Amino acid sequence: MGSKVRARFAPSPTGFLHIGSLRTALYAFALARHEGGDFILRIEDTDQKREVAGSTQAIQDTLKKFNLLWDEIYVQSERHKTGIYEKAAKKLVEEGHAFYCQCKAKNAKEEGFSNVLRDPCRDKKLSSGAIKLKVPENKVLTYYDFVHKKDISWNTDTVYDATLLKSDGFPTYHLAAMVDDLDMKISHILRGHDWLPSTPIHLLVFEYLGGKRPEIGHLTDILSATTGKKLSKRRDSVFAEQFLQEGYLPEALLNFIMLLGWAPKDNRELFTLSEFVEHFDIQGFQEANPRFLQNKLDWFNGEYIRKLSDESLNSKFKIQNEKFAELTEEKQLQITKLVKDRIAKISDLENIAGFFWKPHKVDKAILGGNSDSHLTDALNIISNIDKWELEELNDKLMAKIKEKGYKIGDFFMDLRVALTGSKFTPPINDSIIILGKDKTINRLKSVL
RNA sequence: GGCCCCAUCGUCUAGUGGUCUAGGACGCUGGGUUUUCAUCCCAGAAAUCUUGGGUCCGAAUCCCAAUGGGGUCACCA
Repeated sequence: MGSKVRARFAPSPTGFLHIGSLRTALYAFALARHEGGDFILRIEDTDQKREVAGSTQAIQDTLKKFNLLWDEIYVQSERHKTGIYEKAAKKLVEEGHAFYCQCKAKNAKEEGFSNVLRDPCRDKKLSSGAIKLKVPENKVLTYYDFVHKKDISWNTDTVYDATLLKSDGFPTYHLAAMVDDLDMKISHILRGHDWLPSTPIHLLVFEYLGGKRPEIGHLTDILSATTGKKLSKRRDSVFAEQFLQEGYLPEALLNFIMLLGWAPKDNRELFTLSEFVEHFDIQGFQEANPRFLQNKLDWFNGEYIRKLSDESLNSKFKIQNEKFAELTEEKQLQITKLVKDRIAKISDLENIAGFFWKPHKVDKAILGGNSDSHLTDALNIISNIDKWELEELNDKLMAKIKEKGYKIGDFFMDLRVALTGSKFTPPINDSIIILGKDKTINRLKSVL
């Protein structure tokens, strides 16, 4: 592979890290690290209006949570102060590849589909104003896309005279990113599919700027499972931090995301970050847009939860659930063990084990027909038990069930519902031991 | 509307001209283990490979077109 691989992740600080951006970062990271190359973080903050305070830091914090650590970091607004972008733009004007423009800025979105490709100022020979790209006539522009694994081309007659330097002196993406990619010796540009349509502009800028153009690849869009449209901040939950808060583990989210847009030849699904880096293959990029299916994410998360040690699961519960954290260490660990196989997310703890700390509510309608005798016998045994131990409890309860000829399942179900208010809980006898004698007796009495 | 990308089970995908009456995973259904749920194990249903033309002895795989889906058209990134 000739020169060193250098891949960059270049977010704009306009908010929290999006799930799609996280995936882009992950792929750029793996692309670089697989070859022993560099992963570069570049903050693209050339639009002061859109910048959201604190998001530069927030993006870095989130990246760290996923262990996507960068080797170098650059901030475009800082680089802008050196005049690097302005210099590049002026060079293009001097060489006849760009021109000054003093038209009023416009927003095509607000104006509908304007098909004005050629700017009225391009031949006015102005000497100040914004700087725009002078797109040549009837020229075919081609590049090989390493994600799509094919050549993609445009005729310049469909490319508009894009703005490179705004009238406030700041560069647009079209200039800043290309100048930086060249200057930072980026070997691979990996970016979202939304950039594909403006690639001919970048091809031209690269050509005029000179130097070695990086390889370019456009990732698929992640589609919403419900709408079939690209995930959007307005409609879908898309922020990485949001998922973390809901109780998804970073490793699980990352594992899920990595398979939306990339797949290995052997169809393996479980990858830690370092395994992914090791097995990463640029040929594995997907061309079709995947859908974000939550139940697959849940499956991954369950897998990762089960791989956690009891202790580390326990500490995650403590961070996530205040009431749980107030329990004794011993009880916490006991509950953690019982719950581990039964949850998909950290936040599921409240649903499955909340009865341990919540005042319990029992809907008597879900109790069985024999519940009165079941519960009375249970209350008797539990009140008179000498050793508060699981084995003792099991034996005594089973002996009574045998003696009275109860149906085992019905008996325990009534006990379960009476104590927890739910039909779905961890093993009930284990739960009773954790709950404690007094609470158990009180709950039984209140139902009877 | 112009330009661009895409198209295999519901979903994520394997598949790069014959071994495909299409394999795996999630989900779903049934069964086993189990005092519930879950975990775990086993089995099953589920794709006329979007359609129509080619090329070829032979196509999910190559070409063309249609259809459908997605994206994009700013002095935002």
